[in-house]
Amino acid sequence: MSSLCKQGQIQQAVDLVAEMELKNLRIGPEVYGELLQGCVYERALHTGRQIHAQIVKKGAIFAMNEYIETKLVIFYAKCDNPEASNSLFRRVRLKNVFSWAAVIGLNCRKGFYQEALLGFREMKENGLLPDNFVLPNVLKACGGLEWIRIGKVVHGLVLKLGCGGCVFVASSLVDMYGKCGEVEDARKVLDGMPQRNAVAWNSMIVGYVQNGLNEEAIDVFYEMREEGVEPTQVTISSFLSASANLGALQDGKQGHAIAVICGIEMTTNLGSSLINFYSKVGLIEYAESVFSRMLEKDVVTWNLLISGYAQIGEVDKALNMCHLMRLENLRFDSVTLATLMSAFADTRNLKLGKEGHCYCIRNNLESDVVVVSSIVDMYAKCEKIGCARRVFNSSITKDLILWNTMLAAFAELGHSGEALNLFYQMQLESVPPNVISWNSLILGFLNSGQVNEAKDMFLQMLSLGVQPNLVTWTTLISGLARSGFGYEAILTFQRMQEAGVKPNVVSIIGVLLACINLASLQIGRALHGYLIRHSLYLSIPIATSLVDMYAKCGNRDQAKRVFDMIPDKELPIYNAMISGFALHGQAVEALALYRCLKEEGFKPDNITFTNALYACSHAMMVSEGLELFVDMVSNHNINPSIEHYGCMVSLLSRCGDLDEAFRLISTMPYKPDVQILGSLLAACREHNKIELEEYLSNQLLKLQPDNSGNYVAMSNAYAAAGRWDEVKKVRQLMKERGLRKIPGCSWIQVGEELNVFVAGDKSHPETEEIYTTLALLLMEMSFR
DNA sequence: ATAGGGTTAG
Repeated sequence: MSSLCKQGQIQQAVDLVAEMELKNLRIGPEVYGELLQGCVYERALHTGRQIHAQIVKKGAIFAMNEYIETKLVIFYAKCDNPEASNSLFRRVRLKNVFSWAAVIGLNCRKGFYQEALLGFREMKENGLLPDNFVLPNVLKACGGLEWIRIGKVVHGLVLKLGCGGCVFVASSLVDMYGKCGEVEDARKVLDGMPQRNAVAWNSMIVGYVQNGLNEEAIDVFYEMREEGVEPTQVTISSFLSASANLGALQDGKQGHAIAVICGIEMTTNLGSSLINFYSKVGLIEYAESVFSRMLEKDVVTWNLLISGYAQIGEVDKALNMCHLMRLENLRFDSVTLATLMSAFADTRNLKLGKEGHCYCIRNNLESDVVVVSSIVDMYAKCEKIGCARRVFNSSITKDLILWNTMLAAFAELGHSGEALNLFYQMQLESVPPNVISWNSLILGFLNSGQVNEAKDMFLQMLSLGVQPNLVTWTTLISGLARSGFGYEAILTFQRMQEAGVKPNVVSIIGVLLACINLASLQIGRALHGYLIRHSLYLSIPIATSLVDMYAKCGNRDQAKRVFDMIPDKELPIYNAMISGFALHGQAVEALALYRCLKEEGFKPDNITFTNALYACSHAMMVSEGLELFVDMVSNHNINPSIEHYGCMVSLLSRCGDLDEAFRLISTMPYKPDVQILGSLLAACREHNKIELEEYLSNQLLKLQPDNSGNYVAMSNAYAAAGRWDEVKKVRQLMKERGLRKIPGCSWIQVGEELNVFVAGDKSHPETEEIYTTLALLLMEMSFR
């Protein structure tokens, strides 16, 4: 009977005992104990219950036997039946270490860590000392709750009891410290272990990965190899996770090879880790091949491939995988939807985004904050801020990332007041902001032109001890540059380097933008030199910014040289060069390049058309401009933006065809903005339309410019019309809003402003001041 | 005793 129990043939054992009973043989309590143990091995809940019933029938001598009572508690606990286990346990008079271990272990497995620790306390209060079986569970509970203080007390107890030498206990200590974020203590425990098995090493690797210390995880993996400990699935899985997070191609590939060499079984878990690794390092074909060779796949496996496709913008493939997943009778979970929503956000696909949102509502996935964040972000990126806000408000739980998502949405739009409210609100609701929250808040002010407020927030952030990161610096640099504070942007770039932060692509682009705003060819050249000296690869985004910088700072030849140097051009660099030609009044070259990019197989976008139309406007090429406009609408299906209309209005009014310009304005689906009214006004005096000038002048003053560029356009328009009082008013308004007097001027803008003011009333004090500043600027850039 | 996937900022 004993051997039957141990061999896992519990039913035969039960039958044998029944036969013995029929023959009236004496059966002691220990027999039932063994039967129950057999049920524990096989997790045979049903059989065990029948045995329990027989025990009860045999009366108190059996049912109240300490050994049997303990076995019953253990049996129900191991079969994950907390109700039965707990109620029996409460009735046990003599609670021993074994039954305590079973109950604590059950609570642990069920994730009831607080209950597990309460049990542990009660056990100690009853004078029982924990053993090697209880301690790992207690430590797991501490780790799960991240209760480091209790964890340390238990560590002390481990040492006092002399259990430190047990690999189970020591491994659990490593795991506990890792889960509590104390990786150094985990490492100390690992180093102090006389012998380390795979679990101990694995716990350390996992600890590092879970705390974002991926390099350390990789180092520990190689240490483990040097010690000759065979890796397990857990080892490889976690190692691949670290490699994926770092994009460490060689390490991850080696991990795959080691798994094959060591003959590690390809489980769903391991396969999923491989798919994750390969898709994160951009080898989606490898991920696909692992996927196709996996025999069993679960939701995680499918989600990973879907996420792989989503990350490279292959939304159709991702959706196709979803379809296939459904055919396999697997249900989408919150991870599937969060991944999809993020892809819809990136591709600005409102239609699919809404469908996804509906799916979440129907399937109760909106209870997951991560899903809510992805929905809010999708609506925000699709320019539906109202929907984003409603979804945000309706979420019961709000974590830091959800707050940050909403904050970023307002920041993007420059709704700095709303962003600030949210920033206070989150703190009232006990969610402390992190560096990302601060960055968004600063961006919100910069995007609304409130430069002083942005700088103030940066100082507040520093004084509260929040460390600015690379994004903070680049937000400031490009924000200052865009707001016309080019000089401060460059100073910030220097401060960033002094703070020990190395410039990256985004910061270089930002500081080149600052050169454009200062019209400083000198600093721009210096930066170009810096890039060459540090042998920074001229990536297409940087080359595009360089072309833009040279063109806008007045060196069109150098712009063309950089442009010609780049082998595999993309549309943005063509756009920058076209804009460069347009700025220099070289409409013929601009249009030639436009035809060239079409021949190269590129599809011109709305920016291409804005620049090409701008070129036509400058050169007063009416028929070419109209042709482009028609081409854009009918052949390229581009909805003309207000900028496109602006170029056309400017072109028509410069050519004196104000009637046609007005006709166009009356048909466009936008309210005329500063640029449009400005270009009409600028043309009035030259074409002798005094009444119209009066009317436009009043209309223009009613508009509230939302950025410094529009203020400049407004002041230029008034200047061109010779209306100096209005110029003064606009400049005063700018002063009140803390905006720069000469904001965002490129070389061409400087030239334009200069011409305007030279042609105007030089005796006007405002004019004099501006003239001097401009002249200095022009000298600085060695204007010929 | 240890393991795989998703959301936010320039």
